Amino acid sequence: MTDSSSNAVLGIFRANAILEERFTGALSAVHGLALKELLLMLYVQRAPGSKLSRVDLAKRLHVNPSTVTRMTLPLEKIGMIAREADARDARLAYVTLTPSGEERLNEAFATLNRMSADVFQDRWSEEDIEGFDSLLQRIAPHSYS
Amino acid sequence: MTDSSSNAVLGIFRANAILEERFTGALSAVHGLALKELLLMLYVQRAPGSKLSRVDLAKRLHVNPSTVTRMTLPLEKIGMIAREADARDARLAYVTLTPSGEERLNEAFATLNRMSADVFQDRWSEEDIEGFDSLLQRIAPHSYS
DNA sequence: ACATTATCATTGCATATGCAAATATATAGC
DNA sequence: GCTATATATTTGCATATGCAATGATAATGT
Repeated sequence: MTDSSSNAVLGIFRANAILEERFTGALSAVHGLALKELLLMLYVQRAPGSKLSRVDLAKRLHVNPSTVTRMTLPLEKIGMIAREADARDARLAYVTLTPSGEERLNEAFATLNRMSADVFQDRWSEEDIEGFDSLLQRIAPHSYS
Repeated sequence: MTDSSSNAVLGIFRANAILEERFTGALSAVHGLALKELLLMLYVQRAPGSKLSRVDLAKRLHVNPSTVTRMTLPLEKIGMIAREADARDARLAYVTLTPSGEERLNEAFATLNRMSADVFQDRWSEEDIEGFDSLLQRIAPHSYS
């Protein structure tokens, strides 16, 4: 049956739509950060040296580099992130977190953690969640390059 | 650990981005239909009576009704879908599939099936896929209303 | 029957985002 | 060292999409 595959893929699309909807509203209301802004900052925080060029950030977010350029403008304006040059390569413009940006990110991520736990609250064991996550990793491995 | 929950949620976001990217390009190139257009038509095909009002379609697609209005315009223009009125309620504008729309949908869905199977080709048993899908159904049940 | 409220579809407006071009800088080949 | 090519970022333009307002119709309450 090839149908189980497409059912699963359609299920991912639907789950994504529902979760994005739910999380974006809550995060924006509570922390003033869109979900996508949180993810941008989270990737910066987790990157080696806590900095990322706009192109690398675009790869992680699966968006066009121009989108990163535009997303970083308001975040820099409100002091969440900063721009840092590279000593060797003048083309690079790293994104870094400011102290208050890191603080805000941690608060927002705590909310995301709580909301994520809510998603799995009913009928999910810890093993269910971890098994589910490891299946997701097979489909979408972290492929930073 | 609340982290397994957020890992899983972030995994859904990432898997969605990767799959949407991959599928949209291929479907558009081969069948001239964007992934979102295919999904729109698929929901129509699967609806009771093979017709759906714009509002019901919007709920299934998790988009604003105005987006459905706009997406249906070019699809109607190229003869994939048609508009049908309701005998009792003059507000309703059903979306239906034309014969050639149904034909195109079936071809495109066959491609989606093949691409979906590719996603799970390595390291997945049929039970893995079905188990994964049933976990997704817990997160995102079909809740048509 | 009438007035109020709810629902469906559409439109105006603002924002978001991909693509291609432009610019600046770096790298590779010779 | 010079030229050609590649990479990083930004900008212009076109398209996509959410939100709020509008108009049409239906349903509800009295």
